[in-house]
Amino acid sequence: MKQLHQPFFARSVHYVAPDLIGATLLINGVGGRIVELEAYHHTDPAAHSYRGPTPRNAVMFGPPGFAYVYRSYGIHWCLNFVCEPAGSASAVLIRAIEPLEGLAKMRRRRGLAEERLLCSGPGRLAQAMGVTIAHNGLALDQPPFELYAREKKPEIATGVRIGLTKAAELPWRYGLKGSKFLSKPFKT
DNA sequence: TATGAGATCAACT
DNA sequence: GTTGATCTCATAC
Repeated sequence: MKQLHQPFFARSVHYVAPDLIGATLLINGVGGRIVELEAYHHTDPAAHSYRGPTPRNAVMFGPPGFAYVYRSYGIHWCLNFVCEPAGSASAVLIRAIEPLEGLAKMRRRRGLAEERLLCSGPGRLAQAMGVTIAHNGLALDQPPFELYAREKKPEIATGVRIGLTKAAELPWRYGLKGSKFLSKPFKT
């Protein structure tokens, strides 16, 4: 498997996001195949970077190929990959993965037996993979991250983003067609 | 199956 | 003081 490096992310989120579907993400050897993502652009009212830099989102304004982690609803951690369309602050939110490595560890962290619920949602996957603010600003091509390109281009579904109150109509959600590990199914 | 409350924090008004 | 890129559990159809 080919490892993905920084140049992969130095493109528009709208190219990076679909190209990441089917890629393999491991953190400390725990993880699986990415099956769902959402794109966020700095021109997008729903993006954290829309109103400019803050201490929280500073990483998004930095170079591409780094992890941006933020706390959601005071409870969950959410994992993003920073991209670079024309030097602006954009990122893709990892929404779901298909668990493949370190199942026992993920189950222990989540306190759950159901495999399909381990990582089917941004908060769930962050908890299962042990992502915290400690990962904010880390490079994606260095430990503890490992990111591998998919071998074949899968069938990709697109749809409307989930859980937003602003710009919710933008079709910037990408998923692996037919996967049962999605946070919600795509309409086809 | 579907809706509703609660958890809990940083940014924003 | 309010809101949000969420999830879980409880109660009501």
